[in-house]
Amino acid sequence: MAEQSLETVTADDVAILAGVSRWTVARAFKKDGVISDKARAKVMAAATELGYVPDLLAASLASDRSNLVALLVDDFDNPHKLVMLERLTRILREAGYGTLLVNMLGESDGPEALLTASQRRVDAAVVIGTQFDEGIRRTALGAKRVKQLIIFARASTAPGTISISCDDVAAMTEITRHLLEKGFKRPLFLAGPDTESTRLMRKDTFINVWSEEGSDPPPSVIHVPEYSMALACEAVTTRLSDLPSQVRPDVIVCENDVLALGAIDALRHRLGLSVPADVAVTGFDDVPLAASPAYDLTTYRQPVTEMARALVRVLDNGGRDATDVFLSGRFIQRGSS
Amino acid sequence: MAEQSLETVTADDVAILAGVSRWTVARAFKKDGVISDKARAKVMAAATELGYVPDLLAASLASDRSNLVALLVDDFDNPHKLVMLERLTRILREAGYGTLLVNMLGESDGPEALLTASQRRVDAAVVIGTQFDEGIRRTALGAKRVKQLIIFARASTAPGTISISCDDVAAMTEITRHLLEKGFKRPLFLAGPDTESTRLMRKDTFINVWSEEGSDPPPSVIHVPEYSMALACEAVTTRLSDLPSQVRPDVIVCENDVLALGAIDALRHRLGLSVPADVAVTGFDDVPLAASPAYDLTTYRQPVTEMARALVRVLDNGGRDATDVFLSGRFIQRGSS
DNA sequence: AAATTAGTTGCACGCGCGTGCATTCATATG
DNA sequence: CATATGAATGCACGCGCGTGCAACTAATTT
Repeated sequence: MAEQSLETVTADDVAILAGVSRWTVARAFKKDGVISDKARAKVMAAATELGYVPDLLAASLASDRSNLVALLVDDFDNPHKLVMLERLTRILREAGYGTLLVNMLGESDGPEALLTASQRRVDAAVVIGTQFDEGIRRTALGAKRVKQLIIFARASTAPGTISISCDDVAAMTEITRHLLEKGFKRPLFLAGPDTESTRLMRKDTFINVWSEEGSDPPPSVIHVPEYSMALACEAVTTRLSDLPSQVRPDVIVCENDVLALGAIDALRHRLGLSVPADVAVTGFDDVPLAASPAYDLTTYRQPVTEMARALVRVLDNGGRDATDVFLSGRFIQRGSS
Repeated sequence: MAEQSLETVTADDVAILAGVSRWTVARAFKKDGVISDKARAKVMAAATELGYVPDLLAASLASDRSNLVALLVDDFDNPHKLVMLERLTRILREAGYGTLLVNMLGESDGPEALLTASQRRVDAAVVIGTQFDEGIRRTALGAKRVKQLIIFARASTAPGTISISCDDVAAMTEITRHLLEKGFKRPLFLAGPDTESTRLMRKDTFINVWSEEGSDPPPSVIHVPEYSMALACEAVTTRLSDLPSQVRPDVIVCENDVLALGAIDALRHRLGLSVPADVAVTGFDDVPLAASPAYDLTTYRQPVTEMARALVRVLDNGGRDATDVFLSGRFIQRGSS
């Protein structure tokens, strides 16, 4: 592989060296391109010698696909985002897609962020595990260059979108039954923001299953305005302090791991209680920290890999006849319950 | 703003509606374009009506800038990566750059990942806080489409690259002096992989400062093969178990927070020791978890925002006369030391 | 052996916009 | 009022590749 000049190498250069036309070069680089083995070999040899790599930018301009996906993220405080980003970037890259990471800065930045992405002709915009904003949907439908709007790790029935998520109902049912079996009596559900759009079914499922299959009083619920460990810690501290142990919850069921970790911190470090002896805790997501000896959190692992694969299928289909996807994960019992 | 057909709106459409030429439209969208206020107003009105947004893809093809930056990440286990991603995506986006997130899958995937990025004509490839691979550098210099290779959050003297990082020497000096003042006697330094390339100066600095300004025996050091809480936990457990308290380290100085959190877990949950009473711990990075009551970790906050801004400056300069950047962060004393 | 067919290859045109220069217009000067 | 000056605007050409069809070659059929 000879060192080339700093001129960019185009398909034309390869074509000349290989003694074929430029279009034959393009075919050689298409997986299912119709081309003879001989020609492909010649092209590949020439390409290697020149260090040629197809320019995806020019390809995107010429065709109506960019093989680029925008990942829209608005909450970088949740370590589970990192898990999803790892999985998505890996699996999308393996499938030939590039990933544009877009930070949805503030509250109402969704539409703006989406426009940013659309300027690069992304094949799809994927909103990752976030409260779904109606403004985003309208912008997406308005902007012609956003071909698909996909909600990842969040169920959504918004028209014009496809959601790929964990089956929250099945998952939370499993958690609830586990707690009922263990004999807990006074659960407290710790939830995130109480919004209308794209809600998680976790809270409702817990309440339903507990009420139907469980005993006595209906579960009580507290909401925190953000999925933050600090806020969860504070909320739990406030709620439980000065509460006589007879009426104190014996288990805190959390909408996700971040809340659960905050709850555990509150119990141990603010209230001087022990987990799970005094109060048990369960989470949702299975963030890496949940497995650490410090927290040892019972949780439910979202099937992130399978969800990413499902996303690839939707993308490969170009959005034709795509339907919402629900996948089951795995209940992970650890020491916190 | 009337609903348009699904045809893509181009600058031509806007030009016709505004009664100007296509190039005037382009000028209106350039911040410093020479254009009369009147024309710009007309263009903007027409653009708004049609819902026109410039196509950055076509712009990239036509010019030699894409305003796209590749972020190469290989270790998604460190929560500090999430902090850096948040800051980088935000600040780069504010400065008009898009960010392509590329997962460097395995060991020797660097060059391949870089090629992937180069196919999209990125203005720069930014390697984020990772062991710097020589293969990446050679590929970058070989691939003409990668105009700049930037090492972020890691010092590097590799030729042809620019590094933007925290001033590790100043930072670790500050940590060390703090520990000396506090009167610690038997430090243990917990480090990550012991490689040659792009190393952190933290370990060497600690050893130097401690040896010069401190007393008695030189600090001992252990390396773990990866920056992982679990491995750190294991390593510390192995090292300290069955060690009589007279010779036990009184402080564990860690190369970063991930190691420090693992060390704390080991001390508390494996060895039954208390932090900081029995053994103190310090970290580096100031990941969000370091502030939680569970860990309350003394650490050093990297100036991530300033580093991101420095990156923007380098990018805006197109790499001309750019030199390595070192920035100071802030020592954060908490309860673990 | 001529005609048919499948397998390959070549090519005109366009994707949407930037660059650099030529041209036109508005304003200031003598 | 004519000219000089700078500000605004218009335009030919190209960026690198994909699409869809036409042309060509080799293998198959009757």
